[in-house]
Amino acid sequence: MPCEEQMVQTLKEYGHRPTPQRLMILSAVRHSQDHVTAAEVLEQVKESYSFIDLSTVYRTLYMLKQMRLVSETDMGSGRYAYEWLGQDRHHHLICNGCDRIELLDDEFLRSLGTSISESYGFEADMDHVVLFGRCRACEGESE
Amino acid sequence: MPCEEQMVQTLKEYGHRPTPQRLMILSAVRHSQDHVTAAEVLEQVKESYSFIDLSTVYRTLYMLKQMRLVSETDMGSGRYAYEWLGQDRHHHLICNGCDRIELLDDEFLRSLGTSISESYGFEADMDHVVLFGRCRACEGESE
DNA sequence: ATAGTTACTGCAAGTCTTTGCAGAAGCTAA
DNA sequence: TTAGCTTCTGCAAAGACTTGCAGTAACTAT
Repeated sequence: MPCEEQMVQTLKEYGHRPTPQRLMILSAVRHSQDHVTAAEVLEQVKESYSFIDLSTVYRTLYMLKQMRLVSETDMGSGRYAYEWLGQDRHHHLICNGCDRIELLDDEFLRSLGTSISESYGFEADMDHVVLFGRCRACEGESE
Repeated sequence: MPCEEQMVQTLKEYGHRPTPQRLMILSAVRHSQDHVTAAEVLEQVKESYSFIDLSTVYRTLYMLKQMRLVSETDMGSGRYAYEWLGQDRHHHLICNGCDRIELLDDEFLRSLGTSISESYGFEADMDHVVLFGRCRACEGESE
């Protein structure tokens, strides 16, 4: 499987050992369509290896986040949403009034990142950003 | 005390009851110079009323956040930082390499907010934003 | 292959924050 | 003032994530 081979390679490049647990966790996140929680990753990995522990899942997700292979995002649900970072970068606007989630184009954050880089020499990681606020509809109805 | 009177008024306007607990918590956050944690607020309130419970602190801080009187920010320490929202708006850049915290001028986020408002009709709350990334020094040294 | 070194895992316990509930406190209108 | 309604509080327990530790698995060099 070339996909797994490549992952083994990537882990090694970063000085991390490609253990079976890590490869299973990695695969679970990578092949999910949407955001997943740590508990969901655990469940999926347990199907092939029931001995896996939640702390291993969290530790691996943390590692993948440091490598910027996955994003870890607080979407206000009380648990983190993890997502594989492919080519595309997308972000979210979440309305505090109606809880609706809108997509925010990466262009907005790229230009913020550029401004900050120019002014501060700081390279901000904005792989998966969530902004809370009020959508047009909810903004209109309240007072 | 006119400061407290005003707070009682503000709470009532929002339909919240101005209980002693709330006023003490409010005062503790308001008169702190810097960010405070929930545990710190608890300690301070306990000096005058030792019966107060942490859950009341959290519930009140949540309420104040909804009213946009305080900000609740994840600065990567494992516990939330709370801060009174006065006139000024300031933000932070936190380096993942050296953990240094830099100030980010509100101008950058105001202009992002304006763009988003124009394009999406979404009013993002960006009262106290933290961006993680790498400062110039750390960006230079790593490969 | 094998021994030695280092990193990783599962387990258990810990921290921080949230939630359900019953009793207490604040408000409203008589 | 008081009765009745509603909201709020403290307590206890739960939920989400993190951390310390001892044993295990992966790598390195022989």
